Amino acid sequence: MNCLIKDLGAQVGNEVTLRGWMYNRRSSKTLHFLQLRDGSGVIQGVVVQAEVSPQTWKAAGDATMESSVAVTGLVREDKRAPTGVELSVRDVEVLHQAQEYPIQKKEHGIDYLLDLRHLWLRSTRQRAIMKVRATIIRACRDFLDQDGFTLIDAPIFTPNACEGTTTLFETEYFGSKAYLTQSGQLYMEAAAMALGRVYCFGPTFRAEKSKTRRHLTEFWMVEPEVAFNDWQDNMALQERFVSAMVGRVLAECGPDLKALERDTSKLEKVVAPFPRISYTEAIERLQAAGRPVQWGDDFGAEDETLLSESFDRPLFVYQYPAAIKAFYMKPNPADPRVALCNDLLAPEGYGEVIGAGQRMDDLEMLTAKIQEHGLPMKNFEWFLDLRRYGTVPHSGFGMGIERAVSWICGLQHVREAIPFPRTMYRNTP
RNA sequence: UCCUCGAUAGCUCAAUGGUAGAGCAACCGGCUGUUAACCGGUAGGUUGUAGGUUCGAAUCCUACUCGAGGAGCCA
Repeated sequence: MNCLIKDLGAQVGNEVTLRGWMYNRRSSKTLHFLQLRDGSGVIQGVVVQAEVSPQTWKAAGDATMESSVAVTGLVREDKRAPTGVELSVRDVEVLHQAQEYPIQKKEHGIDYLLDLRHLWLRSTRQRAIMKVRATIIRACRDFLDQDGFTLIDAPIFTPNACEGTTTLFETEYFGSKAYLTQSGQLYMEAAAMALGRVYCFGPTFRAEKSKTRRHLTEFWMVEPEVAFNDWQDNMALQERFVSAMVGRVLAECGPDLKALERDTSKLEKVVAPFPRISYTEAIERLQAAGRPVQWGDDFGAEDETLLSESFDRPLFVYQYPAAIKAFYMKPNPADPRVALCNDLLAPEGYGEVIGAGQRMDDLEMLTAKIQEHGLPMKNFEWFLDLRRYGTVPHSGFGMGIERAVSWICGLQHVREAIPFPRTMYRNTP
């Protein structure tokens, strides 16, 4: 009977066939310990020379690392096994004898591993990250779907910069130019006026020459947008969203977080309410700590880390200066120098995982902003229509999936948080 | 784009101007419970590329290539 390794606990006493790969082998004269993996888990198969045919003994001894195999044997409880079960092997069939495998059980450099990303994904650690990533995505979708949101897919080809500041990937589009999207947000604003509560989930592209552990040129973003939500409703939504996401990972990914040696006590503290400080208060805190920042500056990575270190859960920083935020952010009517926006800074130095804001809902002010930023008015007529036909206060946010994965998994680089990372100097494999 | 650092065996690294080495992987052998198994042996090199200094360069100098970390920008 074919069986998955993760289901073997219920098969004690039965003979099963596992199909997978030889992860490692340790041998002595009359014993082989086969470490077998099938994508669902890892189990040790014990081959005793006296108990198997000469053919099986030879196959077990000759199978190279990462050879594909079908292994048949008796499932047996064993206290020495990490998962409590082992396989007493009766038969080993080598489906494909692998060539010398380039990834060893010792440490490797990041560059070497990224060149071998297609094989690196087979490792225990990378598998755990991908499981957590999938759970995070599922948690985001389930939360929004159950909260009355409608999934709306935004276009990838766009006629212009959404935010007008960042560098976009340009592509030829039947004789004219198009750009790969850097955000679905403007389209979500249109959709929110049609369906009330909407979100998009898709890839996003930034051609900035950023070379840091927090940047990719292609990454995934979830962007909810809600009609009639003001900036404070928006923060309340983010708070529920993020705590639900972390709670789901804790509930469903225990073994994966353990494989990643993640300190889960830090994640267990991620429950609402999250602390909220204004940009102005943040500047005061940084200045008191000796940082050379002035009101009007944007924060660097070090500043964000310093701010978040005072708290044991994600930190909202709200009402940044309008001058350093995107053109579509609504200014605070009581103090137009600042926008009704917020960032969410993850704990433990992981920095900005969410950028959020209430949108400019006034036709005249938005028109002026687009002109101020030197953006082509023609391309934004449709966006201005949203302010001509029943404009309402509305808010939304964008969360970078890879940054969330990095934080929750405790990774050093966002490159590990995506199956096939695209960075400034790498678009292979 | 800027700053810093790096490139030596398949991999991870040592060798600070004087005979290029270790661990792992591979291959051969040993070992009856291994957990990155262990023990012994064999083989493995145009020291990123091009030039320069020197009796002599992996080592010092110049340029280039590729990469890493950071800055800016952002999620």
